[in-house]
Amino acid sequence: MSSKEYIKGTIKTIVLKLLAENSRMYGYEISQRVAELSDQEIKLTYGALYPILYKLENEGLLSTSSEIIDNRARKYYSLTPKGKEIAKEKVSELQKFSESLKKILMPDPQSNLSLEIWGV
Amino acid sequence: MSSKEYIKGTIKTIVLKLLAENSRMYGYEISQRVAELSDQEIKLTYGALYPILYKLENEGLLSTSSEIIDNRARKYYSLTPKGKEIAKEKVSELQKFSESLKKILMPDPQSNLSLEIWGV
DNA sequence: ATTATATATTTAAGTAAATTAAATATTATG
DNA sequence: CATAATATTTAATTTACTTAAATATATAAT
Repeated sequence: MSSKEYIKGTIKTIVLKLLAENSRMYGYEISQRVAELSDQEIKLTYGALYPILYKLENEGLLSTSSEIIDNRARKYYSLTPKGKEIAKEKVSELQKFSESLKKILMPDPQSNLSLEIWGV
Repeated sequence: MSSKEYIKGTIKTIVLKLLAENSRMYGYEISQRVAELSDQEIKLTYGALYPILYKLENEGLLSTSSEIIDNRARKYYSLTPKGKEIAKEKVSELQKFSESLKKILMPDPQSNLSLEIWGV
């Protein structure tokens, strides 16, 4: 992925967003879902994902329940009421940031960069 | 700014993008322009901006020329040919990332979050 | 049999990137 | 005279992420 450097700061919000739409998910599942939704563009590394899950649990935003599925341990995460609140805030903030970024990255019709795009 | 945490990783690309559209800019000007273009949403701190400018210069992506304007030192930065290439790449990568992010953040029509938005 | 791939979690060490904050200096405004 | 605005520099700290290795089971391929 070339997008690797841009994920910084967004992982927590992405996790909260997915959990806002799925009553419970486990770490591995979250990572797969992000890859799927982004057409393999965005991949959460486990070294980043799991520590964030623990942190969110410690902050009271997530609750967990461990189960054994097919002899394998699986730890499900769910949003707490507080987590639902924060998820809404964070997602809306990130959407706003994304819009602002778009304004900056929009091709300026005066520039050489955008003239090239139009083949001029 | 609430968007503070999301800027991580994007500053270098933002700087390259502005310099791709303006033949020369100085640090302070870049910071003001970003704030202006983003309606004050995105603010580059100087502690982040200037070290990135030095780094880009060291990597051969920027060239500089210092001038004294109104008795104040001012250091102009311009893209080198290599800088122009990299700017194109980086901007396109960030746009791609932004699109992927949008897919993930898009309200899932099945979710409680989006039902709430629609007042259901 | 055994090798590889997929599932699933944990965590330590190292690095990179940004925040915060202070220093410096001039001009313009109230 | 104080404050705000312009303009750059840089050190100390903090945070966040990458890389990598460890652990364990199931399934598919050779």
